Amino acid sequence: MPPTPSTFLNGIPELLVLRLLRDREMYGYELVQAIREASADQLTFAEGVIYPLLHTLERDGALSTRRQTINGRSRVYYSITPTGNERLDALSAHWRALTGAIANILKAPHHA
Amino acid sequence: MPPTPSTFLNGIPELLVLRLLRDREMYGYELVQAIREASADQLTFAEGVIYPLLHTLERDGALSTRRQTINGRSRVYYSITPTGNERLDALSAHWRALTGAIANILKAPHHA
DNA sequence: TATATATACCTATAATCGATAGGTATAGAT
DNA sequence: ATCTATACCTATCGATTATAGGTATATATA
Repeated sequence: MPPTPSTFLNGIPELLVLRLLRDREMYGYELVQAIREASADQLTFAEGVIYPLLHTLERDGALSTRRQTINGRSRVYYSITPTGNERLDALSAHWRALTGAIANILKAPHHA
Repeated sequence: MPPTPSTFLNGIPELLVLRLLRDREMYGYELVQAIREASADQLTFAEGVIYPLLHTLERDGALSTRRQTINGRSRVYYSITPTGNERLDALSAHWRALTGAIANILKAPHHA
């Protein structure tokens, strides 16, 4: 049986959302596409993943929101907060440590 | 709230077990410690994670087993099968593609 | 001798989180 | 008039790691 669709993806939506919002504020629908485009279609998280995540991050104080109506459509813009930046730094460091350790194991010819 | 203990770890136990067994056969208890040691304590998966995983991989034909009693203690040695090697190759390729895409996004100054 | 630790196996349950499949509503294109 | 794109939302499923148990033998220690 094949690997499940979410293999290796635990925590990735949060990492990417925080990373993208570090550059500029974005709204949910925009983030869904930005992740897909920034990864050349290698990573596609649907709205059912991103929206609940944004709500949780806002509830945790990592993001703040601003509502705006454009062309009759309502948008919710998300901005990263200082708390969110700290979280991004922590997640990034954790990510680098883990991927570094795993890369070592994958490429090592032997494991003393 | 802090990241959960399993952040970024989905699929990693399977990847590492297959990778370690590619070098030589090992038994479950040995694998638990080998993963911890090979990662310099950065990755620690308890027996409650590794044993059920080994059973699943064996059931899927990715691993084969050999029972042996040593010093009055019973061991179950696991060896990787051709199916398991194919699975390892697929997982490794998937892992490299994902981590590559994520590394790009993390380090990019802007996302056109 | 008795006890604690290490070895070696196992399972059951909880908690998290991505995947999927819905649903509402407006704008614009066919 | 219909379909697609935009833009938001929630509910439920499934897979997987985390945790906490449980059994049993060998060995080291008090």
